[in-house]
Amino acid sequence: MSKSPAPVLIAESCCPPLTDARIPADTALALAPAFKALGDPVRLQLMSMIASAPDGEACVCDLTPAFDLTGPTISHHLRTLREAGLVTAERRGTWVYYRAQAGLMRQLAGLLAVDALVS
Amino acid sequence: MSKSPAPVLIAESCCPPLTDARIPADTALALAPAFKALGDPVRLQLMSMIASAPDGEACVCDLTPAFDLTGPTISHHLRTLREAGLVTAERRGTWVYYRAQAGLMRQLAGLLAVDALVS
DNA sequence: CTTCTGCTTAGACGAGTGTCAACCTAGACT
DNA sequence: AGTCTAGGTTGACACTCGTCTAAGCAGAAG
Repeated sequence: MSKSPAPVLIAESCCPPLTDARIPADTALALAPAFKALGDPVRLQLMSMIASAPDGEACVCDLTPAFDLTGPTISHHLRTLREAGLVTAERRGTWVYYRAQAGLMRQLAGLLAVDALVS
Repeated sequence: MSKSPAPVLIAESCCPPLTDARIPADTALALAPAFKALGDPVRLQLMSMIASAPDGEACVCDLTPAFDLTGPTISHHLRTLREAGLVTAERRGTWVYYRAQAGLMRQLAGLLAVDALVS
């Protein structure tokens, strides 16, 4: 657990919207994996279930049965989200709990922000 | 041009944040392709260049030389963005101009929004 | 009409991805 | 010790993706 490759986190100062300035290649390279991780319906749902969980964390034992997929497959998707820096995992006794990383989510949301005026 | 498969657009009413409610499978299925399209560094930069262009549109002739890739490859990435519903293309004379679709961008940003209070 | 330029399409190839069955590890409990 | 359960890991498979070269198409300009 927690031996993910430590996704290159962008300077914590959050990102100017895509619409405001051209993204530097480095930033694109660092953030694309997070978008990529969200680019699968199963992972998008997993992310949603984790982020919206009552106490901010969800047990794998609750996530797995929600899909028509085998355990290993869900585990694989969770690992992808972990390696993208979107969630963290913590084992407590028998169960493993996943928690969303709000910082990165905010960073992505900030990138996509569009000034309502322009549109 | 414009013969893209018309990405299933979610009801225009925008999305409750991921953190608020569990995403329905249909919504995840419809929105995942957009995230997937942004999940490549080249496309993320292309999207940024288009969205931040002076008049809201960018000419392919300006986009292509910004990368160390062949024309067809850039064209392929632009098609992916088009089919994801993130941009639209318009030919004017010799050149083709791409424009960002603010609606979908806002939808994605809304999904990732995190209430500052919680976190 | 012919030619040139800007962009897209078609086909091919190696690399990556989603899925599964089989196996393995970590804790809890006898 | 042994056993059970929750998850993760491995290895395999078909499929998709990013990239290229080569060919095609649409306007503009001879």
